Amino acid sequence: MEIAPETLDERVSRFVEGLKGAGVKLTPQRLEIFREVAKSADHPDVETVFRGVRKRLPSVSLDTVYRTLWSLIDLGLLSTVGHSRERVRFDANMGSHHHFVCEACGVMWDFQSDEFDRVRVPDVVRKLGSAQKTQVEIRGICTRCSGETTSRRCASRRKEDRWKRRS
Amino acid sequence: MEIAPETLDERVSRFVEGLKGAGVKLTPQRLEIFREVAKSADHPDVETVFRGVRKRLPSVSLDTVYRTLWSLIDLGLLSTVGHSRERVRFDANMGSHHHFVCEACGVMWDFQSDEFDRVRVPDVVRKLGSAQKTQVEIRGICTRCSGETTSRRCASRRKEDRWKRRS
DNA sequence: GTCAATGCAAACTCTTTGCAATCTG
DNA sequence: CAGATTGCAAAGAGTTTGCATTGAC
Repeated sequence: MEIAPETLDERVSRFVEGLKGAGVKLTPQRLEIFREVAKSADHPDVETVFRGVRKRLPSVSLDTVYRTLWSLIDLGLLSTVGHSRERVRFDANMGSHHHFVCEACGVMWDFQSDEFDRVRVPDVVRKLGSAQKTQVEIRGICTRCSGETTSRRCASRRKEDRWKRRS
Repeated sequence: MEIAPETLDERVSRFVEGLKGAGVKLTPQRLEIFREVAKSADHPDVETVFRGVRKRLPSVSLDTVYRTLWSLIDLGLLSTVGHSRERVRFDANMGSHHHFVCEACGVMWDFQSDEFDRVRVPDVVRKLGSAQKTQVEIRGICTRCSGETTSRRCASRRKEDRWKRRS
């Protein structure tokens, strides 16, 4: 589950430089929270990060973990896996398909692609387990949002609202 | 945003058959909730489904929407987009990579694949918008979980726990 | 020393559950 | 008619926020 020590060191130095570059303070909490995410090959959730950090920093609070994770993401030093802060969405298309997601308005379209479907499961993955389903997600900006940069950008604003609700 | 009428009809009949086959009652709520998901090309979240259904069934309650969506998923008549009921997870690997996720224990491994990276963005998607990031997610069962079907299946059980927490 | 960052506790939102009334097959 | 399903209201999780205190630069 743990990552190679040299990779971790590399990540940590990039992190320290990243904070410095952004003029953000390097606190023990931030360092440990980052290390907790960076050291695992799996991708921890908030609770897991909290438990891990608390082993070394028993006084750390859960809300600091939340705040720190989101701000490191804003700084581009971490990312979320999958759909970030978005809500669960439902899909009635039970056939094989892929998704295009607009980062601005959150709209999500299905698409099919023989080219992607033809790629066979890499050997590295075969070693990890048996694959059942392969799904591609392409993220970008939809034509509607990129065309709205001038006057009303109602669709783009929709994203801000969604984030505001939680941050 | 809406799907072709014939596709919707087809989905609805498969849904009705699906319920019948499973010996589950067809209530107006279930039908409308399913239709609300099935009719949109985008993928609605709980709140959106609720608002849509309420237009035709003003007395529907939010908890029925939740219960119905999850049970339709259990019946295999709907699916969730992305990471279903799982929590947000964090990733310190800021380079381009893809994910293998174990459906049983939830473990998630990074992998790289030139083959996937070489596939160019399909034309259908270019029409939808500008692509920024392409990420492949392969779901399956990891070797650890598939090897544990006999005695202790601690890793597999971990998933049940996670689901129990919410259902 | 200054201003950002933290910890605490309370507030909020989203989601789930218990139970009586209702409706489907 | 019997048992599943619904609506209501209240409980439960997870997440966020306000504010006084602490700590990094």
